[in-house]
Amino acid sequence: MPLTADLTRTATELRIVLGQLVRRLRAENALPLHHVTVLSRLERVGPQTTSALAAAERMRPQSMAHTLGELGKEGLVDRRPDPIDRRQIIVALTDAGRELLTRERNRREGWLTQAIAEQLTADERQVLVRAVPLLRRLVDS
Amino acid sequence: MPLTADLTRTATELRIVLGQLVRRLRAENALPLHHVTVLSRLERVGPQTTSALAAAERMRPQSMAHTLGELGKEGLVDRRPDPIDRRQIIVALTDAGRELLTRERNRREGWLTQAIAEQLTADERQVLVRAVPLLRRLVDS
DNA sequence: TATTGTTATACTCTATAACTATA
DNA sequence: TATAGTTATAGAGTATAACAATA
Repeated sequence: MPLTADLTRTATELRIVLGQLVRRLRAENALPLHHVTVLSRLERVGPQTTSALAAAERMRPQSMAHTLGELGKEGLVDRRPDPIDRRQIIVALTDAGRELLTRERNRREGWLTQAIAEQLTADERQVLVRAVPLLRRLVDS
Repeated sequence: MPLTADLTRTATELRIVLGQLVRRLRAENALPLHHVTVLSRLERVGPQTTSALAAAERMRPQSMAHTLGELGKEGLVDRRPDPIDRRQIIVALTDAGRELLTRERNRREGWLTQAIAEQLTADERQVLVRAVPLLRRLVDS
């Protein structure tokens, strides 16, 4: 019984601090947060279909299509049909997208990286590193 | 040098999983997430001014006023001027708000609490418990 | 004049429903 | 018919600017 009570409290505190972190990240802005998310995934994993991107972000394909539409209009991604199955659209970073991502990373992700470096001790950073895959497991549950 | 690279990677992974968690929380919905946030703070801390609520959530007072307007229209919070300084508005939970919060907690926060209970070992839960105040420190930095 | 709060407006982010095109 | 994608629409969530009221 006290276990459950503690867990509920942890859940509440986690939810609250998540919201605050997202707002903080947005404030350290320049680019919309979901744009950076998609661009950086394309950089790490390479060209992807709309569906694959949506699944990776746990987002509806329609939402991802909308985001990709915005990125395409800005010339940051390039979309072309898969030559084999022309229903599928392969999304890839353009040079402009790659450049922007690099510049942007030095700002926004810069803030979070810097905060982790400056505000936490080495031991505390280890706690954070171990916590991230646990959060991922919660998302996937 | 490898330290900074690792930190950047941790920051990126953290940002990504944050977004996913927020979407998941929203999906386990019923109530808008920011409504729950404000209601549960009022329950924990008691009646508050608009400014105090905004500061606590690291949000603009205007945004908080907007949220409070919605909550007020739904009869979940009660707003009345401070008798001493009538510029200040004291916001308090109504009975309806308190009831709704209890019902809601059994759903949404229910999901997160349950996921923490079922998906994590006792040791892993401890990592999470220790990580939350670290995240808070990052927000405040 | 300074502080507290609100309203108007717009932008970010995501979802549902309805549609098109290819398989 | 099933699958991949998009468009239209709406709602959640937050910010900036302009304003009103009280101190």
